[in-house]
Amino acid sequence: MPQDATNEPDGVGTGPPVPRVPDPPLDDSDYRALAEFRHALRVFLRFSEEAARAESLTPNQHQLLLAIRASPAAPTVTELSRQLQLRPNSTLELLRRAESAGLVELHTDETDHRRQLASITEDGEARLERLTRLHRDELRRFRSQAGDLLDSLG
Amino acid sequence: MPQDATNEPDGVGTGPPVPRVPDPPLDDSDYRALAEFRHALRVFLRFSEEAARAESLTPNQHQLLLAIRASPAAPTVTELSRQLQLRPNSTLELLRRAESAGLVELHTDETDHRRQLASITEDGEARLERLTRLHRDELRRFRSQAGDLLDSLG
DNA sequence: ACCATTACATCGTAGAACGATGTAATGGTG
DNA sequence: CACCATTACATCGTTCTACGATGTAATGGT
Repeated sequence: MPQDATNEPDGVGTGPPVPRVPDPPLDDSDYRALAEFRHALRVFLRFSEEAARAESLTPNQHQLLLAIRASPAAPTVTELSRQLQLRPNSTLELLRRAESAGLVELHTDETDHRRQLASITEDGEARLERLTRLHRDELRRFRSQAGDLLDSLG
Repeated sequence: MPQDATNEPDGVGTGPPVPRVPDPPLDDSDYRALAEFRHALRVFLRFSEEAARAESLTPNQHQLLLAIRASPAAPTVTELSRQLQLRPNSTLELLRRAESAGLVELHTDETDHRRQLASITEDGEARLERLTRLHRDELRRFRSQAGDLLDSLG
């Protein structure tokens, strides 16, 4: 009994790569702005990765903790898949590794035995808090850079 | 003769994960805003990945093409490493794969035989242009979402 | 000429996301 | 309340790529 026929991540937008081609021409300055935006993004992500690593976390473990912590109730694997834009099986594997690392706990939902509810451990939350503090400044920096660059794209 | 003692990516900031811990407390709304920002970012990156794949490119090949196209002159491997925040050897491997795919060309710099200068092929540029057009709308969307979310962080 | 430095080259490895596939639990339907 | 489509997770093998470690050629200063 196959089920997840496509195994696509439950996306927010349904079909992104529609090949409709808008008109406006692209000049060098457009490419430069785009490239600078991507560079700023990569610098931010590098920072985030190094910060996570300093807490002995992988970048995705960090994101996982954040997603769980920000959730109003203990989220299911499927909900986390949406948030993290990963396939459900990948999310589960990520959860298992995080569980082994003592960062999260998984419990079967009592009212629906198909579901696994994820919660964050004390240790996981402590690491997340430190990471989050470190991210605030860097995010401010990214915000101003990226904002300017994207504005220059019209 | 070892040389690249650290093999670190020539970063913009020198030492990101300094464990100074700023004061302000974090509440649920901070975590929610952060998580939503990350979600918006992941949706954007997913979009970008799918768009690249629709042009038979990997996400990094797309970024590579953009970096070369945006460069005022044919960039070296080291310069691209900076832009893409990758280790030089990873950048070279990325370039070689892109070269095999007919997207870029590599030529030894005539004035400095250590350097390899990267240029984009006609086909590479055509694919990049289509991709870039597709990205404009999505970037606008991301800009407004991310802007609001980051503003709510103070 | 000498040597430190720069810039690329090669290779083996590991980690993780994925596709394919399978199984258990649920819920609507007649 | 049997039936079956759907939902939700589980498992496994594969693949792809960024990386560390290491090496070599070219350059530039003294």
